[in-house]
Amino acid sequence: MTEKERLNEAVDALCRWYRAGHRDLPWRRTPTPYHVWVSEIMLQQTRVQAVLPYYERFMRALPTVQALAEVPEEQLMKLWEGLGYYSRARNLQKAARVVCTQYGGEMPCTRDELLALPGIGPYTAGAVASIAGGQTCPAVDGNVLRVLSRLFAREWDIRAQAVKRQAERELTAVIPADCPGDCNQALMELGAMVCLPNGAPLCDHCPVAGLCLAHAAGVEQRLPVRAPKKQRPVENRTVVLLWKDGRIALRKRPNRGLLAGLWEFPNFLEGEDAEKQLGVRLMEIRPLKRAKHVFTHLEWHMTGISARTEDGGLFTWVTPEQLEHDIALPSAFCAYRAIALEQFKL
DNA sequence: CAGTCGTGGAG
DNA sequence: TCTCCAAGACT
Repeated sequence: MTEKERLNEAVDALCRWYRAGHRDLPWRRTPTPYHVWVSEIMLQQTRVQAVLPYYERFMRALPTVQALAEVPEEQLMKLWEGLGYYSRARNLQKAARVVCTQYGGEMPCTRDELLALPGIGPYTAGAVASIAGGQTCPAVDGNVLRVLSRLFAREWDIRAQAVKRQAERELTAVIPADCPGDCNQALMELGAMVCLPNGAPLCDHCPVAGLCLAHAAGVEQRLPVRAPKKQRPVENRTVVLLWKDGRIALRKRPNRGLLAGLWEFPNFLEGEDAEKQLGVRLMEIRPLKRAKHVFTHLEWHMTGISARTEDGGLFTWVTPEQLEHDIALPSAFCAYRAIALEQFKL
């Protein structure tokens, strides 16, 4: 059996398996281009379970492309708060504005048109075009690469871009024209529910176990292969809860880079002089507990201080109510936000 | 290509 | 506590 024949049979069986039953997810109920698009952006590098409450809230607040195009940035970021990779939200709105100006508010449905929109890459373009547009094109994500790695018992490095492009080429040749969306979702559903990562595939429940070369060879637990990770550098930072007249100091992060454009408590590399860094005189300085936050490529080991000042500095002074309900604060600071809200109650 | 860009749940 | 890493895109 050639690899193409194997893939063809697998895709066929997976489509039948998917149609026979799959998870009831909110974006699958009314798979409009807008619904599929927003869900796919949220799902990038993010688990379904984490996305669910965000998706429901987002669609209640912004039910149309027009609403997304026009929503104030602060409100948009508050809707995204805690989901991470915040440029996804900014690109979502940029793209919505393009859709409103270039497409009369109607989401495009072809892969090429979608690829031209900010934040939409090969995977998302393929997913929206096939699921909402019925276009015969692949949508290759981590699930699909894992499934293919095992089906063919390939030891390719699934982080390599060339591998992803090869998978797209191979799938393009076998995606059924009458149900491309089901086919792509079937591959992902299998990866999410059966062909699990971390060496724990449920081959007993797999509809294509009989076609799987890794299963036949008994090597499914050690596939797929990934390039080795590199270790994260650590930054030691001091986070400051700075109070003045019942309000607390915040500042806006730069528009590029880590946590771009989000709010933060004033903070600086440990060892620097606090008054010099903040540009204000501090009174009643008290130490706070330590906290750690792990980013993908960086770790913050934080220690905190609380203090009072009578100077203005270059900060935005907000009430605890605003801090809780209006300000989009990244999760990295959530331990100190909790402390701030607690301090205010006292 | 390789680095950047978040978060939280599971084991 | 520690490690892994999820429906990726951008530079």
